[in-house]
Amino acid sequence: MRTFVAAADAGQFQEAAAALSITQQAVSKRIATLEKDLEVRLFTRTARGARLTIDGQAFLPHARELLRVAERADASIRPGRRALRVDVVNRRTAPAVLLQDFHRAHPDIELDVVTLSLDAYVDAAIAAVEAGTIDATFRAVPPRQHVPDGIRTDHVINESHELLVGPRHPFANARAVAPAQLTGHRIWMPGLDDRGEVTDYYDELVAAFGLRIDVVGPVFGNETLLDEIADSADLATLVGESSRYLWPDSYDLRRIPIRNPTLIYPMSLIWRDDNPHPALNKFRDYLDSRRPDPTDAGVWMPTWDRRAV
Amino acid sequence: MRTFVAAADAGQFQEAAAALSITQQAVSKRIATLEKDLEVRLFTRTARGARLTIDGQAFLPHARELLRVAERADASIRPGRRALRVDVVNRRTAPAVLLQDFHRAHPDIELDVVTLSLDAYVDAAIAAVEAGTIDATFRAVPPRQHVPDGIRTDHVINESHELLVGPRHPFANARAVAPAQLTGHRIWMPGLDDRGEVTDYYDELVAAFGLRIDVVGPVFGNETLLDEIADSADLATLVGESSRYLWPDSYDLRRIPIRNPTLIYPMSLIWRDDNPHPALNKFRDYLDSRRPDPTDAGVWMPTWDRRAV
DNA sequence: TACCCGTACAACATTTCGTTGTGGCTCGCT
DNA sequence: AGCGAGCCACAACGAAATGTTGTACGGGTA
Repeated sequence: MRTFVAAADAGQFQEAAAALSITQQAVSKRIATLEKDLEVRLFTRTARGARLTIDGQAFLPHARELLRVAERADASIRPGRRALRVDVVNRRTAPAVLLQDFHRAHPDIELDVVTLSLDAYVDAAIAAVEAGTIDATFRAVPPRQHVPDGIRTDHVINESHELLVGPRHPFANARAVAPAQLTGHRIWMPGLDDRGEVTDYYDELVAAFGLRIDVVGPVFGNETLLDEIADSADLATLVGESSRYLWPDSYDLRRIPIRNPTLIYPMSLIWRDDNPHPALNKFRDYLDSRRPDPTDAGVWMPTWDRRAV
Repeated sequence: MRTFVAAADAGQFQEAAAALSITQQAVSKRIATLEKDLEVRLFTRTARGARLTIDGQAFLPHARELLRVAERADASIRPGRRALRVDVVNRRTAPAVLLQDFHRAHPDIELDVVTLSLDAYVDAAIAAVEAGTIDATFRAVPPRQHVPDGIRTDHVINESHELLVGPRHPFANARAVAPAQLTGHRIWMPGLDDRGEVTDYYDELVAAFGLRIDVVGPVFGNETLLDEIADSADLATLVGESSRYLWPDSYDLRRIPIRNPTLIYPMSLIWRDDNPHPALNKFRDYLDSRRPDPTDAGVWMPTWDRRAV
C-alpha cells in the first residue's frame, strides 16, 4: 500500500523507489503483485512514468485511509508515543460521556478508552496506573482507600442517579421520587455482586434508606435488562444520569429523577503524578473546567464507612 | 492483523490457527513478530490459552478497523463486487451534493466518487461508462450529443447559478440580479476553456444575454480564486447553487441569486442499460424521488444549438 | 503424580522479496 | 530519420521471511 501511494504521488516508479530507498524493480514487482492480487490494473505504464487508471484513482483514497489507520493503530500502543489511555468502568457512565465531550473539544488528541476486565477493583486499577499500562482511570475512591506514593486522585465527577422504569410501573409518571419512597420497591441491578467499592456504595445506600436491591441472575446484556424492565410493572433499576446521552430511546422506558436527597456517586480521576504524557494535563485542565459544584444540601453521598452497613 | 484478531477472538492460539488453516506454531510466530515490531506484549500466555494484555485490548479495535478498511479498499475495486463508481465533473457541484445525500440515506451502499481527468468531454465519459470502468456519470447531454446503443441518459438535475461577489462589488448587497443586469460586468471563470459541452453552454449564455466572461489565466486552485474575488470590487464569478453545501463560509463572499430568468445548467445521469450493479437501481430510484420540477417559466436553459452562438 | 492442554523453541523446506543485469519502448532532440 | 535519455518489465540470484514438523516446557486437573 505504501508503495502504491508513493508511486501514485510520484507519478513514476523510479522516484517512488528512491523515496522508499529500494530499487525501481522492487517497486515494479510490488505494484505488479498488488495488481495481480486485486485482479485489476492500477497504473498505465508510459514511457515517461506511470499514471493511475480509473481503478487506481478509485483505490487511492482507500489506500491512504489504510495507511492512516495503520498509523493510528501503531500510535495507540507504541510505548512513548501512544495515545492517552483512559480506563472507564463501563462505557455507559459519566466518564464515557466526559471523554466523548473532551474528544469533541480536542479532536486532535488521540484517545484510547479501555475497560479493564470486570474483576478490577480500585486496587487493580491503581496498580495498572502505577505500572503505566493505563494513563488514568475513573473510579470511586473511598476515603479509607490506600493510595500509593506517586499516585494522585482528584474528585471530578458527581454522577446522580435516576430511576429507570417501564410504563406500567407505579412511578412511571412521577416527576421525581425521593429515596424514602423507594422503600419496599424492588430495584434490580443484576451483575452487582462482588465488585469492591461499587458494592460497598450500594450496601451503604441500602442501609441508609431501607431499599431493597436484587442482584439475582446473570447479566445477559443491556438489551435484556431494558426489555424486562419495560415489560414489568414492578421492576426498576438505578442508572446514572449521564447514560441518557449514551442510550438510544428505543424502549418505552422512563427516567425518573431522584430528589430529596439526590443520590450521588462520586468518582475521581486517578493518575500517576510523574506521567509525562502531554495529553494528560490537557485532559485534567478540561476536567477542571467542568468540575462539579461543591457539595450542597439535598445530596446524599456515601461515607464508605463499613460500620454503616 | 488478521491473526491477532483471530487469536484475540478465540482466546487461544490453537483455535485461531485452526480458523486460519495454519499451525499453532505459525500463529505463535506471527504474534511474536507483531509484538516485537510494536515493542509491546499483546497477550499473556497461560496454560489454558492466551489473554489480551491492556495493550492488546487497546490495540484490538484498531486492528479490527484496519481489517474493515482493507476489506472496503478491496471491495472498492475488485471486479464484480466493487462499490458503485460514479463520476462527477468536479466535487463542488450538484452531483456531489446529491451523492452525499444518497450516502446519508443509504449508508450501507458503498460508493466511490471519482473525477475523470479534466480533459474528459461527454464523449470520453460515455466511453468510460461503455467500457465499464465507471458505472455512471453526471454530465450535460446536449440534444445533438451522440449516445451509443445500450447507453441511457436521464435528465435528473437542474442546477441554478448564483453570482459570487466580494463585499465591495456593486451587487454585494443585492437580493437578486437578473442576467440582463450583468451586461458589461466582468465575470471571471478561469479554467473554462476547451471543455466541450461546458464551454458550449457558456458560449450560448454569453450570446443570449450579452455577458462578458473572462477565462484568462491558469487555475491556481479554488482558494486563490475566492481570495481574488473577495478582494476585488468588480470581479464576479458564477457558481452552482449546490456549492453552498460544500464550501466553508470562510471568505467574505456573497451569493446573489440570479432571477428573471434563473440560469439553469441541466445535467443527466449516464449509465449502461445492462449494468447489473444492484446499487445502480437504488441510486436511480433515489434520483427519481428528487427529480427537478418540470421546467416552468422564468427559467433559461440552453438549446445547445451551435448556430445560436 | 500423571496426564492433558496449550505455548515456545529448533530445524528444515518453501516461498517471498530485493538486488543486479539487461532489454524494450517512447519521447524529444539533433 | 537517427540517436540518446528516461522509464518500465523480465530474468537470475542470493537473502530473508514464513510455514511446517518435531519436541520441550509449564500449569491446571483428575
